[in-house]
Amino acid sequence: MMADAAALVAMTLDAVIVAVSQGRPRLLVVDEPGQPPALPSGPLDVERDATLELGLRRWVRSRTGLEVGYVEQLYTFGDRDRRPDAGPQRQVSVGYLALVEETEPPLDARWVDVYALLPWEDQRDPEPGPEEAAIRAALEVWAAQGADADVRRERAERVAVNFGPPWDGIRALERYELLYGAHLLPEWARDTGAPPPGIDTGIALRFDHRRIAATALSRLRGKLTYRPVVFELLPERFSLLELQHTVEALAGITLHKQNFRRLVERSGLVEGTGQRARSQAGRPAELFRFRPSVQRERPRPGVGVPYR
Amino acid sequence: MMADAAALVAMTLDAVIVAVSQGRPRLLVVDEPGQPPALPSGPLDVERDATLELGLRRWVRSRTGLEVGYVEQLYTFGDRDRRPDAGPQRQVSVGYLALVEETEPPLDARWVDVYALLPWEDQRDPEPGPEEAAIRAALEVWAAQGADADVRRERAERVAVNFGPPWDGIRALERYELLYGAHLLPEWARDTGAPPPGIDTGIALRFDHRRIAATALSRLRGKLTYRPVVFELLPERFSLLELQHTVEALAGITLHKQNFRRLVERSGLVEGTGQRARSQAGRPAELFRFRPSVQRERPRPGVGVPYR
DNA sequence: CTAGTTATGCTCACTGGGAGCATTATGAGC
DNA sequence: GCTCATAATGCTCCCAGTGAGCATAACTAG
Repeated sequence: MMADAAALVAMTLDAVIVAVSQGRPRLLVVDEPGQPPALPSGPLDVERDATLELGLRRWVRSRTGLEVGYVEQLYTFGDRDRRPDAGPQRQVSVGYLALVEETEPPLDARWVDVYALLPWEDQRDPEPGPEEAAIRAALEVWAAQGADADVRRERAERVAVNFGPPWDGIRALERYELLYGAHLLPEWARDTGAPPPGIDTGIALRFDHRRIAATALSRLRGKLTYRPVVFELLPERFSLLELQHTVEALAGITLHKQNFRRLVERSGLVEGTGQRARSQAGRPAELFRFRPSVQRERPRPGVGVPYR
Repeated sequence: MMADAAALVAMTLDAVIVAVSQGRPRLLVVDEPGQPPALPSGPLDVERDATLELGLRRWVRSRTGLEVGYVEQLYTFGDRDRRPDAGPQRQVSVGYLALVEETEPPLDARWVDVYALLPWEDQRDPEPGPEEAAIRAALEVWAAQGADADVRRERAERVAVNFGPPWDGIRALERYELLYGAHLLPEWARDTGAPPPGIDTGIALRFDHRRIAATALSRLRGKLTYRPVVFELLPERFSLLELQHTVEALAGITLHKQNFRRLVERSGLVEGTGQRARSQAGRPAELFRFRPSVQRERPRPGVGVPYR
């Protein structure tokens, strides 16, 4: 029996390129006339790219001019119906997460607020906005509409688990999938020909790209807690409040200022530079820098995000 | 500019199928005459398999007779040199982790102790065995042989971080990659034509399959701590000691018995059945079963493995 | 009945994190 | 210069989770 029968498929590398600016997480999208925005996507150059990651870096550089720092493979998407435009060839996409410091809007692309795509993921404001309230209400309706009692119970459970309390930021992907399965996203209508949902559920992307973005957010939120990835998104020197705001932007929740400071300082993640930020108002903050040697001391250094 | 130029590649689905029996984690390999053991691997059927995961389930079933329960995509491997036997076509593999309850040895395949592949990952015995001692010694030598002081320091750091203390079970993949990079694995010799390492570093698999196995172990150890995946590996009813031994087998460390019991019972992960195990020696243990509704109550239920 | 073995109950100390009060250092407006 | 608003920073108190170990209960083998 052959151990290595292989299928021929068409593969692209899709990138979720994330930056944080003005307290909001943003990701890069590209526009094509007459189409929803899409994640930047490029091919593997089978001849030149020794690895998938090098392929991604190459075309991101050539296309957007960005030299991405941190890169991490997310997931490989290969559902049959993910690219309805394609022929019989299976369209497989390897999704990547890349982190960059805020920059000029790059060539042929623009930054979009992550929470314009996934509005329910921003829980920094304790009162849910009208969009989120509508989504929660629609989920209740969906749960109550199950065919029989078992289905209704199971739906209600999924809603309760994923939309909390307690809020679990890492469940971003599961929330996206729940909304898709509840037919509350325009993607569902697009993929099935059903009528569009009556409520605003954020900006949809092309193909399954919003799902890939949700995957990236989940992964990034998880990683935040046990690896020092935030610093990829910050300038070399930063105040603790800037650090906190960046973490909060990604995590989608607010944190207790004094405790955050205590945690970060005690963890050895950062060291003071002695420099002060010029202050707008209030006492000027000390500027800190990341202390890479923390990896030697603590096996899993991350900023404390109390997800649970 | 095309947003969707795609490369044609040859894709397989490789499975790390894990079970735990007699206190040892095992994974399934297939043998081909004259070759090292390999992970079971199969093609996507582009016509029939609507998703990659369904494709994996289909060929695992048809080939081994196993109906796998829990399945999770691990990583996609696409390095140019990962399949030196291949022609110009890029050979891409999507690795999956699957968990099954212990079974008869399936068709055309056999169970292999995970720690026969990755002997340094079993830290349940506080004294390192002779193999592990040799590996650690060889790593020290490698670190000391760096070209200049910076390289030596960086190597020593990587060794210290990955081989602890404190021991971090989740770094299994990083340890594998460190050993590969230190030229201590026969795979390095095979891939580069260099002479084989002089020490025993466990059973190598074909291609990059041992790397995929290490990826699976890392992922599984991580998942253990925040999702109730252990129960996929256990019979419906089990004693708390069986549960503990299963966790220890996967985590590669030993746990404090009373505290483990307290943790598991308080977490709501299990419920007593009132039944008793027939005892070999000592007081008979109560049999417990997994309580799925724990997911409603706790957002991230897992058995406590103190990795840090 | 005794020794050996495992299950189970419980205590104690320590730590990390949640919450909030208090103090210090700055800019803006007068 | 004085006062107020605004941040940064320092510190305390409390509690839940957890590491470690002692003590007791319930079996089996002889």
